[in-house]
Amino acid sequence: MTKAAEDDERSLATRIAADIRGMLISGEFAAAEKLSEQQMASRFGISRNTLREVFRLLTSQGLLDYIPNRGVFVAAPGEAAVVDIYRARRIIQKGAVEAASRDHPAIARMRATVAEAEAARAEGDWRRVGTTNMEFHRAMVDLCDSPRLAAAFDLLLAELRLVFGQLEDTSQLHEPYIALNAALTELLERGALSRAVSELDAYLVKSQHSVLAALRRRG
Amino acid sequence: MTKAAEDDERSLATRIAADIRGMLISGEFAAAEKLSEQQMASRFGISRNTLREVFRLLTSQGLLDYIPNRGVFVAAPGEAAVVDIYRARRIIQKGAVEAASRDHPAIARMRATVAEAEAARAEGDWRRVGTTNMEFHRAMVDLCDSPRLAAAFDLLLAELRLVFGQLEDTSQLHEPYIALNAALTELLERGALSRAVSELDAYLVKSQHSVLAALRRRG
DNA sequence: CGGGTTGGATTGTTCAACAATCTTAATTGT
DNA sequence: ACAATTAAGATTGTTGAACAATCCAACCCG
Repeated sequence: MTKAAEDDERSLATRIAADIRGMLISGEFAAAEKLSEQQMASRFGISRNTLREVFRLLTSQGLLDYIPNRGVFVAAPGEAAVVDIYRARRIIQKGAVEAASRDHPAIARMRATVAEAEAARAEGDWRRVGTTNMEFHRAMVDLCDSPRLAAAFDLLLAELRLVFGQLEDTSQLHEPYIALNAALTELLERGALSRAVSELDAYLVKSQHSVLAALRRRG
Repeated sequence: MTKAAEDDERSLATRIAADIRGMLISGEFAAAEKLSEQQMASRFGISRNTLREVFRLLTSQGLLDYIPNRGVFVAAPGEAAVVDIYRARRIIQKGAVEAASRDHPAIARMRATVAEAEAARAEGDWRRVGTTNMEFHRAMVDLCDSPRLAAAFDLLLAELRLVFGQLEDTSQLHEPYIALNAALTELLERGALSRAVSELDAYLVKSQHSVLAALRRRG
């Protein structure tokens, strides 16, 4: 047995929250599905009290909807949510890039995720392509060295991944962006900030459109 | 008895969370003070389980620090936190202003908060000056019509108010900005976006410096 | 067929208990 | 005396059961 699956310092609630979070992002729950406290508690082998803590956690992350006296439901981000997420993304990511210095360590991480995405594409592992794409943008936000802004961005990405989880085939949603990620990274490495910002803006507009189109296709 | 203190739809946990939140912002707890579960539960007349839900709520809002197996502590934002908060503010607020249209309804709300701040200053009610100042910036972020960005910004403001709560005299921290708020509003009403953006940037830099100075003065 | 009623199910909250972990103070060895 | 160790006490982590409050759906009655 490897070093993985160790003691796991985190509390039970935190651990289960991470599990459910992963399931949500993988689309293992239907959108807007109700999550009963009793069912979920017994399914994960924890008490109802602990499960409620888990629900509060995930609700504050925007992955669950909580309606008083009615229960907890899987968040079902629709077109309006996608538009809003991209609106916020444009502001945050452009602001982060504008603050970037040419030798910021996050640029190297961006470069690394591009390489990994290319490797994943070669293997046809589209799930990993999507994950590394998220990491690419996450690294981009780190350019501005603001943990709080990065945390806010994490929430946006998590919600976006929830949208992806509801779609059947996400391969077309990520493939075109591998090359664009590479181009963006190069601009940053050359210190061409304003050029990078305008490219990023076009990038996000295009990405938003393809996500919206996929969402409509699904109905 | 007035209509106030009604049924209060919200759950007990939510209500107590709002109470404690208000206390935190008013500086009724010392920075980094430990909040014992038993003490707080009996103090507010709720069970320990419910209190833990409250703590999770406030922790996710950045007002409390949670250390596993150690307990919950009042967040103590230092200089690094202030710098980070303003870094994020600059990006979010500038992005919001850039997206503003001349007739956006939020501009009227900004104008209204300026008037209220002037009234509060006339009465020497510095607490209300601070609150309306927060509302001013909150309205500014609404210019970009993104609930998610606004939610992220709310977290930043809440944490900043926590900083203010730790200071003794905040009157000097808000007074100079009433006039600046008025000037900014006018620029937006005239549709002078780029001018407004650069003014805002200088505004935030200045504000950050005065907050940092006050923080150092307190030691 | 529509509107109120009732019963059952689910959530909201509390309590008491025990396990796991941290803190503090006493204890021990040098 | 001093450092490390151990033991005791307090606090957090988690559970199970219980009951109140609320919601939901089937039922009854006009």
